[in-house]
Amino acid sequence: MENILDQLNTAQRQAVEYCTGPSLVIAGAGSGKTRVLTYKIAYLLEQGLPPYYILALTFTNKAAREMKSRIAELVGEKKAKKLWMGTFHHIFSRILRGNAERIGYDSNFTIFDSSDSKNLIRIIIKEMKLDDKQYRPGSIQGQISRAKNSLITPGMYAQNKELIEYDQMAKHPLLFEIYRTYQNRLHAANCMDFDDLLMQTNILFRDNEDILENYRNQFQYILVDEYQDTNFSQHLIVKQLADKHHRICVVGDDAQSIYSFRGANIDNILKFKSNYPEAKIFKLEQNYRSTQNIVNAANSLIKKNSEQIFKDVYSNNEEGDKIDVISAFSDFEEGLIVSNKIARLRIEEHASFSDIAILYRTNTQSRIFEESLRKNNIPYQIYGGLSFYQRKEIKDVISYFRLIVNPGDEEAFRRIINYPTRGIGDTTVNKIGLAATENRVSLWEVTSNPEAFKLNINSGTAKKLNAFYTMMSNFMEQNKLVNAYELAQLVIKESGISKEAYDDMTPEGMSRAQNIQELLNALNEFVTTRIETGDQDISLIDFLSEVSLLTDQDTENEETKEKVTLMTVHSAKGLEFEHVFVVGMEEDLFPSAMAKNELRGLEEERRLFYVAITRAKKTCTVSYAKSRFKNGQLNSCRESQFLNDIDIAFLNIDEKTLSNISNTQNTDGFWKSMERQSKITPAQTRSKYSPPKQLTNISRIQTSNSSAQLPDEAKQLKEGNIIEHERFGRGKVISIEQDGNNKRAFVEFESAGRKQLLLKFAKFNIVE
DNA sequence: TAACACTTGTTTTTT
DNA sequence: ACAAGTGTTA
Repeated sequence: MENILDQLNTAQRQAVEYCTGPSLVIAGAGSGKTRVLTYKIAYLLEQGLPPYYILALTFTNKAAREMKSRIAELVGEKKAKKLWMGTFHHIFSRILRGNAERIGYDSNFTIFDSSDSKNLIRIIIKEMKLDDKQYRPGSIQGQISRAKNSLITPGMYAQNKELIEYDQMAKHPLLFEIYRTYQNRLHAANCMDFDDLLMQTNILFRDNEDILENYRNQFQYILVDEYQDTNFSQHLIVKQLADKHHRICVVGDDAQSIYSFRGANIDNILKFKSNYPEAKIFKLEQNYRSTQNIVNAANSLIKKNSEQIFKDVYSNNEEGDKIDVISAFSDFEEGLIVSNKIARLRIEEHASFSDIAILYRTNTQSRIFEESLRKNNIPYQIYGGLSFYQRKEIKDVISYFRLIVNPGDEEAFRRIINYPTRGIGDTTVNKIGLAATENRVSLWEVTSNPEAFKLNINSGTAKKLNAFYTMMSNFMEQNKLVNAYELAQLVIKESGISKEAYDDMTPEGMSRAQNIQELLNALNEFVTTRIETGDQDISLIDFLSEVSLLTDQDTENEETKEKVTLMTVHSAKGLEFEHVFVVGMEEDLFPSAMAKNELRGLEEERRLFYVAITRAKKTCTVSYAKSRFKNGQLNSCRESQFLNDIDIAFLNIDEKTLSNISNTQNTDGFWKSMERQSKITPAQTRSKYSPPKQLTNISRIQTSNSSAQLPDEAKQLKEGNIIEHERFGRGKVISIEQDGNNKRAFVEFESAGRKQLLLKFAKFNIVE
């Protein structure tokens, strides 16, 4: 332990060693925040505090996982495993499941993701016969979410004059009614949305002093990462748990608070001291990540914000290059310039592609860089877009699981009642829905006994409905007997999903089939690893409660080697790269047009830019385009005001690029040829076929060489080929056999041993 | 009821 | 430019 503390600087060490009271660690970008957290936990363990007395809360599963493995390195796997460490949602869903009946839920409640919520809200708006132009499901959902995160229950909402007045002004006076109905429906269905996991925890603690007391006693020390991003609901949970012993350490950086749109309240960190007057404040100000120029540039930018905790972030690293500012004629040219510069970095600086990141404000901007990188044969990976569990086919299968576990789950029911199509259409579902509302029972209960609810359906429909009921009942019975993997196989087969999915020979269909296969693999892995570690929780509910809280942020980066990273600035928080490109620095894009109305919004955008710049270790390049396609239309743009916020002393404005472009009088021809090219290449890249994603990487990585995984590639496979498989790695093809309609390859893998691959589905590249 | 064409909105970020 | 939602037709 002595030598562990020796690895810290004075400020870090002080923050680690102070454990007797509340502390706030203000951690500047790149100042070793995670290091302090992990060492502090290791230190607590070394001091003799048992791991299950420690509660450590993070925002992403990834952060929790990484911290856990680092702690395991310091104190051993056994102790690390017993820590209560995870995301807010994860930890408190676990606590809720254990105490659900105390707040009127069943412990097998299922979790709505945001699209489930939105669907339900849409249905309610329709049922109330409201105009969905005035009551836009998306914005209603946002407001309900904000209310929940502020711990305003439907009852409180209806009583709150200010909110009601606001809603009247905003021309949706019945929002409180929608909120009430929504919450009733969720409850009746025994479902919780993301916000419920926090709000219901607060309700649980509020109404059950004994439970709160229990956890207060258990969690002897509480740590919270990214405290600047907590909302009121999270803040209150933490505060209540720490209220007695005050042994709490929160870590964060007010300058990196970028989630207010989700209810995060920067005041939580700014006012920590008033909650705990005796709190000690530690400031980590030495940046170990970036060059002096980058740190200084970022400092000069963030100084333009009004409210912040004073800190003096500095770097003792080399001075480094100034930040390059590049102006491009069009978004297309911006892509070209950036990928050319990346190619040069590789050749001249011997940079690895994996050391390079392109960061943008919105996900849509990724496309143009995909094209230009592809043209330059630069491998890349995109984080963003649809996550594995959001894919339609996966959500459909998961919905079966959800309904089996929790027959009340309305969304799950609606998704699968006619999937695969079994002749039960909207008309019938609406009738069921009506009967359910009238009789205050679930859709499932109506289905179980249509006559009892006087369902007006013909005998054919009744028969189909009964077949569905019988099938699902059988699954529910089996669920008591077999593990998650076995049940999933049964479900896929009996429901007709496998027939539907595997018979579809279109590329899209095959991609779907493979995704379903990946889900099965994941289930298999889930069950086997749990059995190996002696964990008996291997039924469907255990799997569900784990995957419902996974997000695309939780990607395990096994495949990061030699690929340029493309992601939004938001998802880049906490990461670092040698070379960073911040692109699309244009007014109304970054800062976003929506955020500009309020000062708070603009300042948050500025912090977002601050986060972007401070990801860079060695070089940072910012670029903007003078014109850009937006919603299919060409718009002209001007450079972001944020560029003027950075002290010019730290910038290197690329005169050559500027003059080149302004001197190009024949830009028309230049432009048109660009446009033509941009229309040819994407045709292939934008086909509806999306390559199946690998579940083990939790999915949302799209790789540039994915087109090589089309079946055509598989057809060329010969005996003796060396292939690179996404899961099994490198291996040699021993033989290829025709098996009915399918071709199989037997492959000897270097590390994974001998496997047979179904060529129709296998994901690999031929190496030689 | 299902498949298809048409219309509409969406675009800030995501646990 | 695209996807999702809606309406029309068979």
